[in-house]
Amino acid sequence: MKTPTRSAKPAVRPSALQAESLQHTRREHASETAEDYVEAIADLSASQGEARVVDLARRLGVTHVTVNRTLARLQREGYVSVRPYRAIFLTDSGRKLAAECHHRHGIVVAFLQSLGIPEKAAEIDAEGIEHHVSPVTLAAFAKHLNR
Amino acid sequence: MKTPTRSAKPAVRPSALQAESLQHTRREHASETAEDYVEAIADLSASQGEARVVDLARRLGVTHVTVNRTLARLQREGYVSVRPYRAIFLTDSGRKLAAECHHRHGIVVAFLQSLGIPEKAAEIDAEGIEHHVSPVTLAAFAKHLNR
DNA sequence: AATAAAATGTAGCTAAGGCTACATAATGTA
DNA sequence: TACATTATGTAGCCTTAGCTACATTTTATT
Ligand SMILES: [Mn+2]
Ligand SMILES: [Mn+2]
Ligand SMILES: [Mn+2]
Ligand SMILES: [Mn+2]
Repeated sequence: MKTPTRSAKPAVRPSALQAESLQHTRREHASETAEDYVEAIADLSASQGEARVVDLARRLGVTHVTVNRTLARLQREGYVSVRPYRAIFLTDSGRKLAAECHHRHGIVVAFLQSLGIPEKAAEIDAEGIEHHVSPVTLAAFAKHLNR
Repeated sequence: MKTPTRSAKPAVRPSALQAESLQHTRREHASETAEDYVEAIADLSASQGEARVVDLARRLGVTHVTVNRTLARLQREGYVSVRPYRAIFLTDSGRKLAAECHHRHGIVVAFLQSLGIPEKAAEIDAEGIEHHVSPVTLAAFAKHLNR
């Protein structure tokens, strides 16, 4: 098996910490879809008056089939309220999540731009980065902005 | 249907850009597992002399079953070479990817720490953020570091 | 009102990536 | 060497999240 445990020089990163970090990241991935959806629904509701399946599909870059199935899950999880052939509405919990994500998204984009990254690149990177920014890191980004 | 197209005020973010960003992020998620695996394999090979399935499982925070199936995919994709009951080896392509990821990981962690984020939090956030940092953003992080 | 078009829904497929339970191989120890 | 332990492998399950093809409902246009 090869188990140096004590004899070998310590691993670059302790396994326990990396395992913890990776599990943390996987948990974030699980909520990532929900976050992007509620944010898009809030955006569309504000700009178009209502959010429809086709609009979401276009906005999210997936087919309407994928949107439908995901909405069913989000309803099950209490973020949205969906009725057949009707517009999609956020629940209180969904609205709250959307507001948090919108706020965080804005800070991440502004922070990247403040480092000299062009808007489009900042927007693209932020879309992935945002979901892995902890409150501590978000605060550091915000602080760096009003400096 | 509700199709204001021209009449309504422009969406907060253009749908096309957001769709593009989200598709980009989904593509990054697809390579994320490969990146974390080859990095862990390189680390273990360096510190332990070889990388075994159990070590990877502990390091990655998953069961050995998950490791096994993922290794089969990574072999199919040409990143590792695996033989039953033997240690796991990186191919040239795997070693190259591992080096890139290791380099990027280090910069992201150092950058977060330079903003005052404590080491453990920096390590946790970096594990998720790293996969969404484009070359442009990585360069900006590095530049900010040697300032 | 009839018809055409668009939106929405559903059936069923794929792949990744988790898991438990169990089987087999390799290794360490009495 | 025999036996126990550890490591590895495999069968089969689940969920998420993508898709195409097709059915149904709603909406827009004659
Ligand atoms: Mn996002
Ligand atoms: Mn976002
Ligand atoms: Mn990672
Ligand atoms: Mn890493």
